[in-house]
Amino acid sequence: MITIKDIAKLAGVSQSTVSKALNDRPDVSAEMKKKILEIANQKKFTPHAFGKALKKRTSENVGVLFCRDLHSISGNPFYSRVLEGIEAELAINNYSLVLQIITETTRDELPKMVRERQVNGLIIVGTFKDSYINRILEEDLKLVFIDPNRSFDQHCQILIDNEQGAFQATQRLINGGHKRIGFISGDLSRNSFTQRYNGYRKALKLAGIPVDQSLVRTGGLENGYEHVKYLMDSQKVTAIFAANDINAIYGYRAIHEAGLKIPDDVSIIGFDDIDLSRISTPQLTTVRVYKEELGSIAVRTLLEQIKGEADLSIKTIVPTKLIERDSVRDLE
Amino acid sequence: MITIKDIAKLAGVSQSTVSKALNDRPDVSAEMKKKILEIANQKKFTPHAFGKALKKRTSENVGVLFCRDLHSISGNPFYSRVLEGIEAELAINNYSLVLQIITETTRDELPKMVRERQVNGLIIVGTFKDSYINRILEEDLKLVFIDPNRSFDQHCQILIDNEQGAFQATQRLINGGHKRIGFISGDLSRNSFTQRYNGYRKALKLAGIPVDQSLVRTGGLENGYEHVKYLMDSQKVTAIFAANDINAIYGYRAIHEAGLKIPDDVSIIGFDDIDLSRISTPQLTTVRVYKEELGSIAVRTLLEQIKGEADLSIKTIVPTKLIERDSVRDLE
DNA sequence: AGATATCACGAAAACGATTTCGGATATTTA
DNA sequence: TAAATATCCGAAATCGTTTTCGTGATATCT
Repeated sequence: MITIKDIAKLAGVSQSTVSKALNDRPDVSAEMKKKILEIANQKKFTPHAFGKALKKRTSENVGVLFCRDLHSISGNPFYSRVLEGIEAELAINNYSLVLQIITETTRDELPKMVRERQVNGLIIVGTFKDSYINRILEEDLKLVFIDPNRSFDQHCQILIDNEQGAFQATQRLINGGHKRIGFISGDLSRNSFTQRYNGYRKALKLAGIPVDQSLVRTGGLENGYEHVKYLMDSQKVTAIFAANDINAIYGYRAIHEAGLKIPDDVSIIGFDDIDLSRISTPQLTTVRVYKEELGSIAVRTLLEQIKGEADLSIKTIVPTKLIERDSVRDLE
Repeated sequence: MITIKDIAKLAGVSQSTVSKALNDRPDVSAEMKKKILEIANQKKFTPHAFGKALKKRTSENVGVLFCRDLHSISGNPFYSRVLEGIEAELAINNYSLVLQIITETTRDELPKMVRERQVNGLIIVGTFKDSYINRILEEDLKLVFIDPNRSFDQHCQILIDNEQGAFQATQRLINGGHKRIGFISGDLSRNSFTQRYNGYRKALKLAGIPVDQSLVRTGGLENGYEHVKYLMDSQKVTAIFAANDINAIYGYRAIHEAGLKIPDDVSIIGFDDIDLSRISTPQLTTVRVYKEELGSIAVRTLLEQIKGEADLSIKTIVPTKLIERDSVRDLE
């Protein structure tokens, strides 16, 4: 392995000088700097991450923490996009990404990467056990939360504009002449779902349409089929707003089984805009969440924090956008 | 931060002794070992990864390399499962995962994590530019390839039993009485697709059915819709074998638009068994690839290699399984 | 010309761990 | 009893960097 010492020998100088040259410090002459850089380039020298990190007492990698819900796929296509966003932004900033995925059964101990001080910052994506989060909060560590399930006073959070997105989606249906609009979602213990539910209600209220609880079906993880089946059986809705795409697509089947067509008989709007929504037939009108953006913004916020330019307790709310496809029909 | 020195002070011994105790070395008495471990536990001490790695000249983390195809989603739901499998197996073995996703436009230089010697092994997932792979091969590094696009003599590879899976799928259609069976896939430059194509042809030949090139549509990335549309227009097939699920589901739309129903009018089998195949209507019969297994096997192979117990150039072929759902109907 | 400031560089310590080797004590063997 | 051996522990070197501080040499200012 080639070290700074080798470069020093080749350049006929001390390792201090090499280090200074490589780090572009002032107290090394221009020609010496040039000479050293040339040799380093030629030998394709890159400083050893561990030596550097050990001395500088800070590494150039951040941790990313996911919680895999063993029994559910609903988070998967969403979060893998967020991960891509994170990775891309980290790469731009010359940081490395160390990934850990915990499950619900994981003990409430610090993630290995922070116990061992491999990372100097952590991006926490999605919903975790409270006890687990609390354990992490005890530590003195730079944190950024993406789409967390609760609020934090002293830590940055990247949030989705759930209420506004749901509001617009519902309003879109209302503007299309729909009055009996169902709402389905996973369990409302998830913050995102509650917020989307609120947006739904807000739009109804604004239009003077009373919120009919019999049109609201929530709970479970991927019960979109059952929820929509119920709504179809009750025959009271002309449109459905689903708080996530997966449930919406599951709902497709219930609608088909009821002998109805989308969007001719039933209109439906989803939320998230996962790839699936473009692949399915008909293509799903949905509220796009800029997942890669969530990731890249999180990275930028974290890096600012690491550099010390942080305004802690900043909440960034990322807007959503209604993407019109083929699952909505206006009533005459 | 708490270091080994602090533990030493608390225990009234030298750091050498602490290190030995923590690593369960022989030359430290039982009671001293116990005492030190107690203190370490109480203080929740974990050795600093960088100090340890620097001295031992080897880290406990492996790199994972993906190549993101910017214009395609087809790999995504597949590879994110592989990633989960990798992560889980690494966690079991107390390794950390450092992730890097390159794009096709990335320069042919070593990944940062290997340049900086952060990882002592690399798992390379999927298809990359040849020039990029070649750059990596120059390095003296433990490698494992998952589903690569070409073969390697001196490196372990984890492969999918593509031909056998395709063979069984096609045979299933043949046994169902189908004789005019279309084949669609992405570009055959991808090894996996070619192998699946071979399996398809093998099954046909075994059944004495000539391979009709007009029923074979390949190319593009996600042209399932166009491919199937072509097959529908020619009205010559009663069944389709799609070399990947995404294309199969895209094909659904073409079938519907032709006014036909699945499986009543057209049977279709996919490949991969991504989540989407269960969500779509009707649920897609497909060839399951054990994606998490691919990941965990890769990890085990790599760790053996790192421990030096490696038989290089081992190829592990992971079997597939036909999952029967609702997209196939037997002809009378 | 002498004092002072500036510039370039090197020696050495430090980061947090592991490991080698030698020393002190206790135990066994001749 | 003396010697050989085993057991337990510590001092110090080391891994590859960065950084502080000191030291000459040169330039700049009275």
